[in-house]
Amino acid sequence: MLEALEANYGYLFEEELLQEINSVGTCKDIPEGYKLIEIGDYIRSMPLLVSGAIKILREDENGDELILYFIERGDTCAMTLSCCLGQSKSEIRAVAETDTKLIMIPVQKMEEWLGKYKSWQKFILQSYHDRMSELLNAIDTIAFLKMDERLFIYLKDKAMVNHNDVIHVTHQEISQDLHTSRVVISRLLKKLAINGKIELQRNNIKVIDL
Amino acid sequence: MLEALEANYGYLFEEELLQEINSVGTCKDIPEGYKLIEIGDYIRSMPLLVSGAIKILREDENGDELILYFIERGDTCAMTLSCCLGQSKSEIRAVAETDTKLIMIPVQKMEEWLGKYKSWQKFILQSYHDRMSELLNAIDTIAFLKMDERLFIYLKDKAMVNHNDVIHVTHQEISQDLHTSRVVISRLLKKLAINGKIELQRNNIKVIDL
DNA sequence: TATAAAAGGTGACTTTTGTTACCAAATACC
DNA sequence: GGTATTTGGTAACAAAAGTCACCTTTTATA
Repeated sequence: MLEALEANYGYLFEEELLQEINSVGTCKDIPEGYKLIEIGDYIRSMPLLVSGAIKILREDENGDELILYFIERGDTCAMTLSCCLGQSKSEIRAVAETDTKLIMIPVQKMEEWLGKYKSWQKFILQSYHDRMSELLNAIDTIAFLKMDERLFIYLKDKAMVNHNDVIHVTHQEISQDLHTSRVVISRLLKKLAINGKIELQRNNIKVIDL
Repeated sequence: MLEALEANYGYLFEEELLQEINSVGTCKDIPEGYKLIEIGDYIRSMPLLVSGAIKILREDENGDELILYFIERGDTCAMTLSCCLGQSKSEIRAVAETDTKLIMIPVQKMEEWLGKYKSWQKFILQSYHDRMSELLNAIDTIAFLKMDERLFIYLKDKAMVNHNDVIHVTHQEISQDLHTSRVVISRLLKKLAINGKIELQRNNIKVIDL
């Protein structure tokens, strides 16, 4: 685990903290599609991403979903942070977008380190800042853009976190992430294809304009 | 200032911290409508709300606005926090919704206290948590609700922070906050009035259903 | 292989929201 | 008092998004 830690977090944390993380953290390999956090869950440990990507979703009372953003390596989930420290329930769902490696830190340790390591404190605050920015970005997208633009941004983001310009996804899945209907997505995808921004195949979409 | 501090933050902070805030903080009286923070501003001090309310807005490249939430007494602005600590530019605009009393804390102090006072650290983290929840709430409203519901929630929120069920606002102003057009708002307000949820007068709206 | 399920293409229609234009009433200001 | 500005009411239309229905093609599975 230590190598993964050094590679992803070495530039952030001092040796002593890295050692501590190494001794109390537990490595986890998560398969694509695995639901890491459900809305309403109490969180008992905090994930540090080593590789892969996680999709963060919001849901309303009717069960309608909406993607908020993706988390990548070197990130942590500030929502989780928030829930750990506030001892409140999760307000979001987290699903592995790809196969993912995590290091899980117990809540008590992460609180302890806040007083002990300046670099940890800085990391936590930076994570809050980053996640706040992501949320604002999500708001911009939802509030100011039309569905065709949102769709294209979604496809580009998905291509990015998957390190692949061919995305394996169905129209149905997209419509759920963007909180619209399958018919609307099929319609807009066709328009994007006609404009040469994407290429469509069954279960796959190739993003051209990157 | 000390009385205001004790009344609003006494239950949160120990005596020593209250004294420190008292000695380095500066009181500010802000008139309704005053722009506290503009997008792109660098933030050099952090506000603690003593009374009144502040409206937090997002803006896109075209200058179109969107209200995110209101901040009330006992709160601070986690966005500001975020900008202070990260030394980054403000991503939001803050406008006094009512006449407002603030205590401004210099950035250096608030960083210093993070290491020195556990209660301060807790307060800062709690503020992040609260603001994150507010942002999620804003996302729910924008993404899952129709404009008529958003409008009614907006009116109720505004009545709440103004401690008055009669809101002094024009249709034009509402349409800016909700990022739509004046005609749409007039149309929906009329429907709400017909359904007995509000009463309309020129420049004033009375919220009935609270 | 037969059948069912999943994926998605498409027309027709509705609802919601946005836009333009024009009007009248209230208010501000000279 | 007279004029300009602000406020907002409303019709008519356009665009975006949502819904329904029905179809074909591909894939999974009994």
